[in-house]
Amino acid sequence: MPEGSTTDRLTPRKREIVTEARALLEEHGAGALTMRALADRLGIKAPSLYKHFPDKAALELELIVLGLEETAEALEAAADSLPSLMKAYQAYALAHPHLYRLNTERALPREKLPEGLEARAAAPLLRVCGGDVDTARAAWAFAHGMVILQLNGRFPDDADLSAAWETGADAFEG
Amino acid sequence: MPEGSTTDRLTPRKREIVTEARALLEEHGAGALTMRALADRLGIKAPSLYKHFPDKAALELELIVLGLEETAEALEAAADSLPSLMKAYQAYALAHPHLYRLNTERALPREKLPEGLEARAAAPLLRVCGGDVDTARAAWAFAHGMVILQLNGRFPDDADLSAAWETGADAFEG
DNA sequence: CTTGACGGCTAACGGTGTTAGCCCTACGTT
DNA sequence: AACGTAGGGCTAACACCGTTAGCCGTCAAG
Repeated sequence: MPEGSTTDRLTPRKREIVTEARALLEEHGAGALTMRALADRLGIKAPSLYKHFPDKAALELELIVLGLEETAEALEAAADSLPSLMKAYQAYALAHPHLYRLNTERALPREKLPEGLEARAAAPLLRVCGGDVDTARAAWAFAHGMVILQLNGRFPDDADLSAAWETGADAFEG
Repeated sequence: MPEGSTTDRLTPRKREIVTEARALLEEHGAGALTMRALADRLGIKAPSLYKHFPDKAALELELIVLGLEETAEALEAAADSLPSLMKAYQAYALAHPHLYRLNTERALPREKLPEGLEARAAAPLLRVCGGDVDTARAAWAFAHGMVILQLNGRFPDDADLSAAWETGADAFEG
């Protein structure tokens, strides 16, 4: 069996813990993802979590891996065009705002990631850009910027963001 | 005397505190900006800070105001073209990475901001986009995305980001 | 002369991640 | 049958965080 998927990266108990951590994060935000709150949800005490993960960062790393895998899946499932890819990216991010934030706010701990995962997540966009990494990076920056500025309430409340998305998508297609 | 500038928004003592807070933030990052560490730097004890600011968020708000004012100044000083504006934006952000992060990671507390400040910071970009808010927002998202993805180590270490910047600037000029 | 604002202080509280050390259970080996 | 070991819980405690309560000195204005 090939390695890589979260399913076989972790023991069953670890996976249960990550599942509850994710639920806590997605339901109540990063501030609610506490070792004690997580332990509570699992019916155990906080220090017991350290039998499974060396620290909180290791636990969050698994959430980051999950987010990257799901992003990759979402992009792979989208049609092979830049606007379609951007829609898929936006949709996934807005559907999982707290997970998306956790994923993008910190530095990527590349050496601890499953091999090839980052490249896999980047592949669909790169392909649709005809292999032009500069265009792919610029388009990614645009999409991430739109998502994160919206999540952080940086646009005026009455801003028509779909128009801005369209403008950006058009700009990178020419 | 007109209100608005940080200079007359705050009493002298408050300004001293904000100055040290900024130094702490810029020198050692957000994690080092602690009420106790800040008090230490000022030669006082942490609880004394609450004689000047109701809570840490109020202190951070002043740093956000500073960042917005300086961003506005940097953009106003730049030449009246989109690439020039983007260069100025990038330069300011990269010169003050921790301040920039503090400014953009949280939601903007608009009601507590000096009136007109947000609009002032946005004006140069909007003007260079010929008043087209959609293009301005898309270009801003691109620039912010480039900066924050770089700050968060999201691009490969050997990525040629200046090429990506150029690609983006070109895309929004057509 | 007194009052009040200003700006310090200590002690303490609850919450955070984390460590040390103890214990029970289940399983595989001798 | 006895033993050792790994897995997975527990309590107590530590250091640090933001924050509050309450006390005290200084100094200018009435």
